[in-house]
Amino acid sequence: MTKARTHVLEAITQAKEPVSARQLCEKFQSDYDPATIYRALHYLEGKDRLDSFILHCSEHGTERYYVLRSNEHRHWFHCERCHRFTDLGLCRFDDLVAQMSAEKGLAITSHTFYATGICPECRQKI
Amino acid sequence: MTKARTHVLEAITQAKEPVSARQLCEKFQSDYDPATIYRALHYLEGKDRLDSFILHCSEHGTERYYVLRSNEHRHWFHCERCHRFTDLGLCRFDDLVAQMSAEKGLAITSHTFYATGICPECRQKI
DNA sequence: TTTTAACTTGCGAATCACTTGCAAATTACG
DNA sequence: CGTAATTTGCAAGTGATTCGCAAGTTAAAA
Ligand SMILES: [Mn+2]
Ligand SMILES: [Mn+2]
Ligand SMILES: [Zn+2]
Ligand SMILES: [Zn+2]
Repeated sequence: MTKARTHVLEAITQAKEPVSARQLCEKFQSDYDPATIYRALHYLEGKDRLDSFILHCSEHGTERYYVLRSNEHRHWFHCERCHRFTDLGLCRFDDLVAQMSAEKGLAITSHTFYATGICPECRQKI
Repeated sequence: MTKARTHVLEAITQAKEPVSARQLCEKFQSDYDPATIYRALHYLEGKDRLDSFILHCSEHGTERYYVLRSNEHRHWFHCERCHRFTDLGLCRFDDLVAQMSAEKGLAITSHTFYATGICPECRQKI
């Protein structure tokens, strides 16, 4: 683990919500080149230390977000007003996914889920 | 409905799986400019005639895929070998989504789900 | 410890999927 | 028709991400 990779992994570990490559590039803009950040993310995802998903929001456009990988994966809610994520807890879709997989004879190796809307804090402010 | 918009909507109606903007640009490359295709897609999605989701695959990169919108939305499986979609049927996540929404006090207005892996046809070929 | 091979990084250019400005072409409508 | 509103093509612009390559580091061999 090089210094750049360690720093990227630490930043994602400390963040309590998914972090985009762009956010990491901003955070480390005086330390590492964006190409290095992107390469570190690929490296870490290849080593199964990170999971990622792509999400589009009006404010930030289409970006890939990264979270620590653990055995028990979780899903996220994205607020369309404040653009923060809320943890939806551990995945509860395993049974349904297994059911769909069986029905169609598919070998499902992964799934992506996220919800969007307005978070409680933003709803209050309306 | 202009001619371009009609043609785009027809193409998506006839396709029995999600269609990417790029596929439509290729299909209509002698008829319409890509900008027109993209604008037609935005128009149709704004008029609630289309739904879309973003998916990344190794072969085609990150693209937005479009399907006809109906009251009952459905979810899709994407084969990482042949890059075709399989219909997973109508959404079965409503209860779980309502549950997550209630637990966190979120106003969930939409969710995205898709699964990836290998389809039966491709599995046979191995 | 020097030698050498392997890997990592920064920088600049390139890609790729869109998006936008603007003038020309269509369409809507009084 | 005659004019206003909308749509389209073309070319240029964006923004996220990727790539080539030479320089910097690290690791392994001798
Ligand atoms: Mn899950
Ligand atoms: Mn659903
Ligand atoms: Zn919010
Ligand atoms: Zn397949």
